[in-house]
Amino acid sequence: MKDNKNITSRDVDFAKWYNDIIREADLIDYSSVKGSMIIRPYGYAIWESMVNVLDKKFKETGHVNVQMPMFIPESLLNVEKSHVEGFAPEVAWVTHGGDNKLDERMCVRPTSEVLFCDHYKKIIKSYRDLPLLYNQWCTIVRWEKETRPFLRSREILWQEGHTMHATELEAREETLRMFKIYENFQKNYLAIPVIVGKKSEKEKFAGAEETYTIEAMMYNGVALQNGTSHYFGQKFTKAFDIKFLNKENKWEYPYQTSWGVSTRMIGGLIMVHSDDYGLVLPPNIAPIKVSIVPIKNTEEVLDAIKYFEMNLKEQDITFVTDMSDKSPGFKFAESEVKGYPIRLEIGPRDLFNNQVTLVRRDTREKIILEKSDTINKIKELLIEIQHNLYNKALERRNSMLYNNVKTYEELKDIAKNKPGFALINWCGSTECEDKIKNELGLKSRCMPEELTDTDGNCIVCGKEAVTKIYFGKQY
RNA sequence: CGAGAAGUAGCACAGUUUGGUAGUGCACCUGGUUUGGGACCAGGGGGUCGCAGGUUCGAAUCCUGUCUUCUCGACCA
Repeated sequence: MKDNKNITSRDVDFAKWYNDIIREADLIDYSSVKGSMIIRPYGYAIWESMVNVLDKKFKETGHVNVQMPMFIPESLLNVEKSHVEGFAPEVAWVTHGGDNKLDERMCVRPTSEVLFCDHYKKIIKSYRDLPLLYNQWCTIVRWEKETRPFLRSREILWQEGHTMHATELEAREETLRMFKIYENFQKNYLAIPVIVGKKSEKEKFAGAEETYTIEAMMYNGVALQNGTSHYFGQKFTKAFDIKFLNKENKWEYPYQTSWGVSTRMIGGLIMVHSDDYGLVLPPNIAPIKVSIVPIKNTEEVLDAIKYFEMNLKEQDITFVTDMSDKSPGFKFAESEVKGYPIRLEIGPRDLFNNQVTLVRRDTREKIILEKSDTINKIKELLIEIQHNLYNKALERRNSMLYNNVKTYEELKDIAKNKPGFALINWCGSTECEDKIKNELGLKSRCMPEELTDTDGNCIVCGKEAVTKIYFGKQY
C-alpha cells in the first residue's frame, strides 16, 4: 500500500504536509482576505465537537455565555496602559461609517477585556454581585503579518472567559481552575500531552499579572501555545474604577481573570497525530467515529449496513456510510484522509462467513471479527485508539524533551540540531531571555510549577538561578 | 514588514525564454461494465490565464502597480 499520492510526506516537507492535510481533508478554504480562512463543514464540525465539550465544562463550573460588541472605541482601549501597548500594533481600525468619518475611531476587538470591564463597571455594585463568571464564543481580529491556517490567522474563532471576584484567592483559584480544564481537555479529548506552567514576564499577556500557558509540542518539535489563563489582580479594575461594597460597607476593587482557547487547537491536533495518509482524529473529539464502506452493493451487504447503522445509532456512536459508486479502494483512502477513527468494511466474502473487517485509523491494522462482536469491539477500540494516540504522542514528545541541559553550549547544540524543548536554569532576567532568543532563535515556553527547584546557576549569565524554564521554537 | 518563490478549470501542473484562437492528468456530469486498497470504456461540461493599468494590429506571455499563497526571518500570545 502506497502513501496518499496527494499528500507530501511529513518527513520530507512538514510545512507542505500540513497544508496538504488541510486541503485533502476539506477543513478550510482560503478567502480573498489574507489570514481570514473559511472553515468548511468538516473543519467546523471538529470545532463544534470541541465547543460542545468545553461549553459544558464551563457551565458545570458556573459560567454563563454572553455576547459583547465587536468594536472598541479608541478611548476605551486606552484605559489600561500595558494592555493597549501590547495590542495597539496589531488592531484593525474602523474609521468610517458609510462615507462619514467617525469622530472617534474604533478597533475591532483583539480580545475583550476592556469591553467586559466597561460593562462590569455598570453592573457590579455589591459583594453580592460577585463572582461574575462570563464567557463568550466569538471571533476576534489581530492584524498578524504572517498567517497560517489555524495556527495564526487575522480573524480568530475562539472563546474568552472573563470573571470578577471579591478576593485575590478566589480569582487565583479561578485562573487555575480554568487552566486545569484546558489541560485535561487537551489530554483527555485531543490526546495531546502538554507542558503547563507560567509565562515569563516578557511573554505574558499584555496587562496580566500572571499568565499560565498550555504548551503542546508538534511532531516536528516546534511549540504551539494552545491555550492561556490569566490572573489580572486589580490592574484593570483600578484602571476602570470598578468597585463593590463589601460586607463591612467599604469600597473594594474586585480581582479579575480571563482565559481562552481557539481554533488553533485544530492545528495542534493535526500536527500531533496526523500522518502521510491524512488526518488522524482522536475518537473523543472526532465528529464521526466510524465510516462504513460497502464493498459491493448486494442485498446482503445492504442488510448488514442497515443492521450496523441501527446498532451504532443505538449506542450513540456517530458514523457515515459511503454509498457512492466509487471503488472500495477510493473509499478506504478517503476515510483515511478524513481521519475517521474506525472503518467498517462490509463485503460479500466476509458476510458469507458471518464476519466483517474493521480497520483502525491509528495503526491501519485490519481486524476480522464475527458480525455479532462488532459493536462491542468498536466501543473497545474507540477507547484504545484514544489511549494509543496519547501514548504515541507522549513518547514522541518525551524523546524531544531535554530536561538536563547544563550549559549554554548544550542549549546551542539543541537549538541548532535537535528540535524540541530544553529545560534550563534561569536567573529570571529578560536580558538572558533576549540573549537566547537573539542568538539561538528560541523563545521561553513556560516555567513548570513542579520543576521550579533549580540545581545550579543561570546557564546564560552564571548568576544564581531562580527557576527552571523551557525554551523552544514556536509557531 | 524584509528576502525568496509562486498564482493558468475543484486539485496538481505545462505553455511565458522567442506575443498570434487555452492545454495535460486527476476530479466533475451522462450511459454502460465493474467493485476486498485511489476501476475501465465511450461521450460531455467547465478557464475574461489572481486583479487593475500600460505597450502592441494582437498579451497567459512584455512593463508597472496591487492582492493572495508558500518558505525563511522580523513582528506577534
